[in-house]
This record gives sequence, C-alpha cells and structure tokens, in this order.
Amino acid sequence: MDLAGIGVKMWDEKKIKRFRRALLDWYDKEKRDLPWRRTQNPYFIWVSEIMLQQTRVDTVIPYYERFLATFPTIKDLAEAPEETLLKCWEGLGYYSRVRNMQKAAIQVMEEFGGEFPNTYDGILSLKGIGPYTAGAIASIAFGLPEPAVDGNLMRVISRLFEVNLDIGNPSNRWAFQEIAEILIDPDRPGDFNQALMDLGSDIESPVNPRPEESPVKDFSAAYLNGTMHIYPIKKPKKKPTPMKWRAFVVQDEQGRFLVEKNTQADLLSGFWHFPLIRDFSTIGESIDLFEGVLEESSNYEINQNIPLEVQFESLYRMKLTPIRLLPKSVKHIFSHQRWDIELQYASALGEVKNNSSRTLKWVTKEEMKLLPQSRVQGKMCEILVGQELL
DNA sequence: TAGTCGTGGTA
DNA sequence: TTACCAAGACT
Repeated sequence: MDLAGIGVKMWDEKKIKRFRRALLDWYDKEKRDLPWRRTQNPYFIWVSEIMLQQTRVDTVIPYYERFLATFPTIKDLAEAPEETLLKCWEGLGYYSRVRNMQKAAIQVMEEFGGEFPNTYDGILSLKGIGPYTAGAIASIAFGLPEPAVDGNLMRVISRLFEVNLDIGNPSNRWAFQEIAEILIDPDRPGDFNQALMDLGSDIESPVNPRPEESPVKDFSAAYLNGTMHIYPIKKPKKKPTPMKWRAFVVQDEQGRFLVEKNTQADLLSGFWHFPLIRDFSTIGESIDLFEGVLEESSNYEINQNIPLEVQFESLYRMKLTPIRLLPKSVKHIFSHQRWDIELQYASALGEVKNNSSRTLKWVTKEEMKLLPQSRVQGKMCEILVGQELL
C-alpha cells in the first residue's frame, strides 16, 4: 500500500517548502521554553522523551529535574538500586518505562562504550525506545532527518491530508511516517518535529482545537473542507474492568505495619503496599463486576465462599484479631482496571512465618514513607490518616 | 491485533 | 460521577 492507495495526494516541492517555512516561523515565535529544550545532551533528551510518553508536560517538569539531579549520567542510571529508581519515578506511572531505561543504560555502557548511540538504528535498539522516541532523539539531539510520529503528529497530519485511517491502530502508522518523511525539514528536523508537537498539543489539540489560529490552516484539507470534526479517526477505548479488593492493615505489638513488595504481578511491580486479596464474593451484585470476573472463573470458584480474613491467615500464615472494616473504601482507576478496595484493620497475634514466596516486612510509619509507593497505597494511607490510625 | 501498563487534569 | 485525554512500548 502507498499514499495514493489511501487517497492521499502529496503536495509539490514548492508547497512543501512553504509549509516548512510557515510552521517553523510560527515555532520560532511561539515555542514553549522547556527544560529539555535548553540542552543538546542526548541523555537528558532521552529522559525527557521517556517521561513525556502518555504524560503531560506540566507533570513531567519536576520529575525531570529531580531525576537528572539524582542520576546525572547514564552510568549513574545503569548502577542505580531498583528502589532508588522507583522512588524517583513514584507517581509518574507506567513504571516499566524506568525499568527499561535502566536496561538501556546498561546497554549503552556495555554495547556502546558509555556513549549514547548517534544513529537511528542504534537508538532504536535500546530497550524501551520505539519508533517515535528513536525519531525524536535522533532529530532533536543529533539533527538527523527522522520524523517523530506520535499522537500529535498523526492528529495534525490526518487533518492536513484528511487521512482516513485509524490513528490508534499501529498497522496504520506507516502512512503517517511516510508523509512525515516527505514533509520534514532536512535543515531543522528536530525543530520541525517539535513544532508539530507544540501545534498538536495546543492549537490542534484533540479537545477544543482552535484551527483558525493554526499557522498552517491554509494547508489543511480538513480545515478548508470543513471536515475538522471528522479527523483524526480514532476508535474509543475499552472501559476499565471493575475489581474488588480487601486490603489488610495489620499492626504488630509495636504498632508497626505489615507491607508486601509486589513481586508477582506486572502491575505496580516492585512497589510496597498493604497485603491485598481479590474479593470475588460480591459476584451477582453488579453486572459490570460480573463481566469483569468471568475470565477468572477458576479463581472465583476457589475463593468466592471463603471469608477474606480466613484467606489472609492462610496465605500469610498469621493469626489476626480483626478489629473493624473502615467505613470508606479506596477507589482507583488504572488504564484498564477500576479498583474498589475495602480496608480491614487488624492486629497480628504472632510473627509472620514467611514460608511463601512473598516479600513481607514490618515497618514504622516513617520507614513506610521511604519505600516506593503507588498512588493506590497512598490513597489507603490517606484513609488511615483520616481515621487517625496512621 | 489487542491487551497491558498509571496518573492527574479537564469538561 | 463519568468519560476522555496526554510527546508509546511491549507482549
């Protein structure tokens, strides 16, 4: 398949040059002053690009500053302990990003002699760097004429050419890549890519765009044809699956809390939290919940009739004195799951005999704060503070 | 190909 | 409250 095959008619060379000029002139006047735009250091730009994946600029800025103060060089990143790494990324989400970044840092030390690779293929070979990020780093840090095809660029281009392809489908990426390769300014590829991103994140944003303010509106087929509302084409996302949990807030005689390191699931892997047990008992109360639970019917059959306190005592090999269920539950939405967590407050009678593969420890309130904690755990702690239990 | 992987902002 | 969204990569 080629561009003509999907109904895209490319401009002639003269129009392409006018487009580059209009876009870059606007960028030179209006570009945002961002920390990673004051450096040419490929490591710094790499960090910014990873953090910016699916994450807003305002959120990233403080994390960017702190991360580079903590790990000033690729070598520092490669040698960092996991908990330091997670603590630095805590609250930013999508934590596999930082794990992959450390793997890539080790790759740079071992395969590239400590020097960040300066070719597109070299950059793309690093763990956690896909076609977008490779293009962004190649163009911004090294001046290579590689497009950086992200959501912004696809949205802008789909409006420029009325591209009738779903931008959410990776198999359609080639078309936007191909168009961008033709449009990109070979003299200023990094600025060209960033100009499209600035444009796409504000004037050409997905919600409430202001197309009449666009510096390239005269080039936009959708704008000129009055079809702005159609583009980009994008399928709606699936709703997150509802799940119920019981968290066990257990204190020993010294008042320390039992916490567990997540070593089993990929979700929030490496983070510490109060022990959590999936609650399958409310099946039938909610159609939504029922649908979410269907695929785990074996778990459901095993657990639905066993009280959660009993499950806890068995799994953690510990006797509890359940005190009470806290009146407020914690609600938390991930990209693909919606959690509702009841908090069971209890005292432990004996020491934990940890025969399982679980990683457990007793910590004071102060020690808990030093561990990597997810927002879910943070919300549970907020409830406890409200109940004057923490 | 479609699901997995977080969080906070905004309407 | 709900729904949608943000500079994606990996499996």
